[in-house]
This record gives sequence, structure tokens and C-alpha cells, in this order.
Amino acid sequence: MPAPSPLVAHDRSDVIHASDTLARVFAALGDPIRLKLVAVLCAGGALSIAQLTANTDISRQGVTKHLQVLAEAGVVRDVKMGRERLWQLDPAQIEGARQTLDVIGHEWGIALQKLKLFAESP
Amino acid sequence: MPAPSPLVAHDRSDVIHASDTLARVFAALGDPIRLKLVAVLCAGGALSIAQLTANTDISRQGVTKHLQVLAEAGVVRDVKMGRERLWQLDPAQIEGARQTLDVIGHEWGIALQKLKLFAESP
DNA sequence: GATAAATGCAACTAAAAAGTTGCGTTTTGT
DNA sequence: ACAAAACGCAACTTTTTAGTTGCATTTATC
Repeated sequence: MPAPSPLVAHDRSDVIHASDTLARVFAALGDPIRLKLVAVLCAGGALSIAQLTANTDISRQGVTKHLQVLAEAGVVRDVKMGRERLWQLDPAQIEGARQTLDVIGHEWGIALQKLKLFAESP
Repeated sequence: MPAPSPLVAHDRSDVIHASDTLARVFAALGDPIRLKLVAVLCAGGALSIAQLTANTDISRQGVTKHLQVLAEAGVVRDVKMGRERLWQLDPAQIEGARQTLDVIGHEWGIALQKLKLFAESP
């Protein structure tokens, strides 16, 4: 097995799996407009670009670009219906991101527990 | 009470609270280097900039900038120890982000359930 | 006290992102 | 057939981000 890093004692990057696709999901959610789009779509609806634009302050093309960012991250999907393009949430990637944050919190909790045990040791 | 939006039937943006500070947390996590920094720090350690730089391909000043982004999002905190500046995780904002993703998943599940009930209705 | 380590500060370049405008295409409805 | 709705495509500007280099400052060590 490989020798542990001499500089960083407790690298958990193997546990977290900080992949580029995961970072892409977080980056997609890291914009107020896109986050609101997700908040609207999580209610289960399949909404057109025009409908989604009505909730924002930017142009239709601006919303289209944001939807493309979300789509490339796998957060939303589109279905063509006649002259409309309906967008709906795809919760798989969001669930993956949630699990990552969950693991980070757990790792932190474990570290705190170890520190506590060390402090209480006689 | 205000009239419901005529265009969007099920806006859950009130439930999600898509604030700018929350988007800032997601944006901070939306970079592979920063995500790895968080993965390293979630093990509980307080590491210096030089130590954190050893895990990346970029310069020390580049890492410093990434840490500043994480700090402005409230994801990490710094403590000065002598000539070193030690960084550690602050899990509060990450927990808030996790809860948001949790709510999105739940809202989606509720929407699916309603759709299922509607499809099964005689 | 001199030296090396760890960092801060500022200027700079390059690349990506955000947003717009203009115009063309497809589809719906009368 | 024609007009309006919904959208795509492409060019463009502006702003932000990522990353670097150079030099100054603080702190530990011999």
C-alpha cells in the first residue's frame, strides 16, 4: 500500500470523491438565478422557458443559458412538446451532492468525537 | 394574502429560500480545487496554507485565493498561530446547504407521490 | 543578528461567465 | 394563408474568476 502523506495527516479526499462532475453540480447550484430555477422545478412541474423566464429579471436567452448550465450538470432535463421546450428536475445529481455534504458533516463529527475523547483521556 | 402566480403553479422558492448567501456556499464548493480543500479539512485538522498547497498543482497564492472564497462563503475559518495561518472547516454553512438539497429532494418526492395518486385515480 | 520559512499585498494576464441584441426557424391558431 | 407565440443560433460587450509573478513583512531558528 502507498505510504501516507507526510504533510497532511487525515486526507479524506478518497472518502469525499471530489470529482469534477460533482463540482459541476455545485457550481450549477452556485448562482441565485439557477438556484431559484431549481426551487421552482422541484415542485414537479415541467415548465417552458417562457414560463421560467417570467420569474426572473433577465432575458429569455439568459434563462436559456442558465438552463444549459444546469443541464450539463445533470440537474435538469428537457422534453420537447410541440413548439415548447419543457424543463423538469432530475434529482439524481442533487441527491449525490446531498450525500457528499452528508459525508463531510459525518467526517467532521467523527473528528470532533476523537478530539473530545483525547481531551478527556487521563 | 397575495394572489398566486398565474404562470407558475407550484413555486416552492419560498420553501427553498434560494438566498444569495446559500448560492455563495454552493459556488464555493463548485470548484474541484476548493472541493478537495474541503475534503481535506473535514477530517478535523487545522492546516497551514503551505500544507494545503502541497496537495494541489497551483501556487500558494492560488490556494490562498481559493481559501478566501471559501471563507467568504463561511465554509472555512482561519486561526493565526505564530507565523502560520491555520485553516479549519466550519460545518454550519455546509449543513445549511445539505438541508436545502434535502428539501429539494423531499419536494420532488411529494410531487411524484401526487402524480402517482392522480394516475391511479379511477 | 543573520537566515530561512510562512505569509501578505499588489499588479498583471488570460480565460470563463453573464447577459444582451438581432435575426431566423418552427409551430400554433384563426 | 398569415400572424403571433416559442424558441434557436450567433455575435458581441462587460464582468468575474483563476492563476501567476514579484516583492515586502513577520516569525522562528541557529
